[in-house]
Amino acid sequence: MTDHLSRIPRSDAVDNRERILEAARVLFATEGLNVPLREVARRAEVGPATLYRHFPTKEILATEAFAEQMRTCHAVVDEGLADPDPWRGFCSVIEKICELHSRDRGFTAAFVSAFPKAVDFIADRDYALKAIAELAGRAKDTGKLRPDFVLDDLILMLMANNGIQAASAAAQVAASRRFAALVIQAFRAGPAQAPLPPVARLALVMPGVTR
Amino acid sequence: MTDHLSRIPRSDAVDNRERILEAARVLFATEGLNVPLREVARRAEVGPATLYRHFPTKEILATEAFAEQMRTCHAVVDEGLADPDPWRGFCSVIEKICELHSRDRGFTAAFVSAFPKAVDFIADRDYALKAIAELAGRAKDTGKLRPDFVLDDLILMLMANNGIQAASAAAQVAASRRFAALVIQAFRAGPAQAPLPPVARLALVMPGVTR
DNA sequence: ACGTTAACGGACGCCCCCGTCCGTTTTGGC
DNA sequence: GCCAAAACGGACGGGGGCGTCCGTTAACGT
Repeated sequence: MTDHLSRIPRSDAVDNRERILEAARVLFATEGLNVPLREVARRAEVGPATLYRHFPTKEILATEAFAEQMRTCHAVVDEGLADPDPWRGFCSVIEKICELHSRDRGFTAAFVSAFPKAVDFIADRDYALKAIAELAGRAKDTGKLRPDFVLDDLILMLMANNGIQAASAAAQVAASRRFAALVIQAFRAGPAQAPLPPVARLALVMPGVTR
Repeated sequence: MTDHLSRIPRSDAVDNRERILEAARVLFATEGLNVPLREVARRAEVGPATLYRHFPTKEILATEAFAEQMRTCHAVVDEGLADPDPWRGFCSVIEKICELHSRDRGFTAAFVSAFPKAVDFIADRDYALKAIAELAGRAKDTGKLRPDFVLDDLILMLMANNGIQAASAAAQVAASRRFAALVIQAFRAGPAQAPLPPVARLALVMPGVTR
């Protein structure tokens, strides 16, 4: 029996792989997750078969393409956790996450979607969410974050932020910035605020990715 | 020259027309504006040609199908305007509009979209928006609505509300309700609130309707 | 340099949606 | 009841995305 260990990949293969990922990053960010995979292949100057060989499903491609964004996400929440003022850290996380997501239309879709297979992607996401929950807990203790805040409210805001459509990339970021400021206002604890309606079960669905 | 006045339509024609509209209402509400027109035709038990004969474009079909929702919209804002307490009226408008839009996925898309041809639809929408602006002005005067509120913030909120995805129709409404409560919190005037980032030019684009 | 073999990509068949044509059916006036 | 006109709907051709096959190309070891 021959050696079945992972062989070193050929140079053109890794080259194509990287070009595909780069193309996917750009297109997912600007057009969203619904871009035809062939368009990604075209931009990468690669045949369709090559793309499918490297990334059998759009899900796999997306998770790999968004790995960097996910790292940024982690950095943002870590930064927030490191802030001595939890509320300020919480606010900065919301602002930065909103901006991050507004710059990358596809990433939000991926972030709030239920990838059945992408185990590590989901793990990463859940780790970030856990960290935010921890930060939120501390912020509540300072009395600046409203006590009835729930982690699902953050998901709600991310989904909502994703619904915003602006005329240009710059306008998109600007709109998200204003939205984030409003959201922070909504989350701030205030005197005599009415109780919030109950939390609803949000649906993490992936748009246009059947396979 | 023969009489070119509008002739009375045939009975089966008006019947089909109504069934198509009903089917469109249901499908647009549950699936959004992207449902294939053939599916509408199927549900209406009508051939594709019949649908196209009555409603040459999806835009026309949508505007006619949403006429009722638009009337509800008007009723809601009128009700809000009638409230002696402008802020309370403003809040009720937000709550009801959010619920209305959460129940009808397609209507929001139509509402925040740029139909180039649907003159009266746009006129209706703008009338409702004007009325809300009027209401907002009064609410500002009472000091309960933050002075830097802009009408675009409402559009922003509608778009955002449209981004929310829940597990079921009921959950969708529940999520929107909570969202609306948070939004109201964000709009409420408070002591020493930070100035909002500038307004961005929002894009009213119709998803998946090229013709 | 050369042969092996991994990797490539053009091309194919499939399915779904679109908008229209035209032969057939139904309606309503006489 | 009859007939012209209005309305219907099955069927067609076009276009686009999808996933795969297979003949060709080019990288790497010797």
